[in-house]
Amino acid sequence: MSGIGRSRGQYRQLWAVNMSNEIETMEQASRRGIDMGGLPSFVGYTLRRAQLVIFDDFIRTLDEVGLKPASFSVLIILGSNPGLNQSEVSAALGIQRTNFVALVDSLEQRGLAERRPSESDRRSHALHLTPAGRKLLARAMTLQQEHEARFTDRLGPGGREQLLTLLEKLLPTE
Amino acid sequence: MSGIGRSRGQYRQLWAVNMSNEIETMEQASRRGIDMGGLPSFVGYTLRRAQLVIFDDFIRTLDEVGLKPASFSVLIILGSNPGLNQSEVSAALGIQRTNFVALVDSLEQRGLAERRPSESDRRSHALHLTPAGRKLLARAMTLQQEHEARFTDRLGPGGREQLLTLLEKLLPTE
DNA sequence: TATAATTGTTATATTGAATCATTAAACATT
DNA sequence: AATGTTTAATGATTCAATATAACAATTATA
Repeated sequence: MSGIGRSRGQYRQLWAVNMSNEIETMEQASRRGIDMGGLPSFVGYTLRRAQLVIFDDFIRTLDEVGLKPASFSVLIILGSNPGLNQSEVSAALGIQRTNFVALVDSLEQRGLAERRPSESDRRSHALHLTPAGRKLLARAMTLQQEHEARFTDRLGPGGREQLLTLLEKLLPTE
Repeated sequence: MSGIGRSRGQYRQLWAVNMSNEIETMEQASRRGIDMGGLPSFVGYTLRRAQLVIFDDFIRTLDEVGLKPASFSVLIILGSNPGLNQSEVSAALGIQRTNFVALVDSLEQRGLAERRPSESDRRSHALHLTPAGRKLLARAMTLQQEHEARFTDRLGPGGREQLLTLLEKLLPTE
C-alpha cells in the first residue's frame, strides 16, 4: 500500500544527522579521520539520531498498511475514545486542528473513520472508526509490536523500561 | 539575533506529538479522560516526544547566536577539522551536498566561515572558520553546555551516561 | 441580548529535505 | 592525445510537515 517513493528516508535528516545507506555514517566519518567534536556526547544529538533510526524503521513498517505515524496515532486515539470531536483528538495528539482536517478527510475517504454529527453540538463532528478502520488498526498494532521488538532486543534485558524511565524524566512534568 | 518568529516551535510536531504551551499536553489529555492507547509505551513515541522537548529548548538557546542545529553542527565540524571540502563535511553530518550549499553560503555571508580554493583539487573548496566564526562557536558551545545541564539535572546522577549508553544501542552498528 | 469564544474549514506561507539537471574539473583507459 | 567516467559544487524544483490568518456557524458568557 502507498508507494514508498518519498516516504523512504523522509524523516532522516534534521539536525544534519546522517544515518543510512548512501549517507556516510558518523562512524565512517570518524574512521576517515573526521573529528565530530563534542557532537556525539550531546544528549540532544544522540537522541535525535536514535529517533531518526527508529522512525525510519517505523515508517517502513507502517507503509504496509498505508499509514504514517500521525494517521496511526489518530486511529489509536479513535479506537480507545470513540466519539471525540476533531479539536479534542488533535489537541491530544498535538496536531493543529487546521492541519487535522485533511488528515481526517483522508481517513474518511479510505473508509477507516467517519465524521458523525454530534448530538450535543452542531458545530462539531463525532469521530468514529469504521469496522475497516478497526481491522486496519489491529493489523497496524501488530506491526508496531514487531517493530518495537526489533529495538527492544538491542536494548538488552530491562533496557527498554530503563530507557522509557529516563526519557520520561525529560518530558515536561507540566 | 535572528528573530524568533518561525524558529519557535519549528521542530515541535511530526509524530503528531504535542509538547508545549498552547498545545495540550498528553497529561492534560489523560486528565480529561482521553485514553492515549498504547502510545506512551512505544519507545519511538516517547523518544520522539523527548527529542522535541530537547530541541525546543536547544533551538531557543541557539537563537541568541543566530544558529540552528544544522549550522551549529557545521561550525563544530569546521572548528575541529579545518580545510575539509563541502562534500566531506556534509557527508559527515548527513546533509545532502545540494542542500549544504546554501548553508555554507549563509555562514560565509555572515562572515563565520569561508571557502578557500583547495590547493590539491580545483573542483573543491576548503572550508575554514573565520576568527568571528571561532568566537561565535565558542559562545555557542557555552550555551550548549548550559542547555545540556538543564536536562542532565533532570536525569539524576549517572542518568545522562545511562541514557547515552542506551541510545547508542539503538544506532546502527554499521 | 450583546459580546466573546469555539468548531471546523479554506487558503496560504514557511521550512526541512529530496530530486534532477548542469557545469567544470579530475581521473582512468585506451 | 582522445575518450569516457566519476566527482565537486551549484541551481532549480518539488514535496511534505507545519504554522498563520481569516471566516461562517454555533455555542457560551457577561
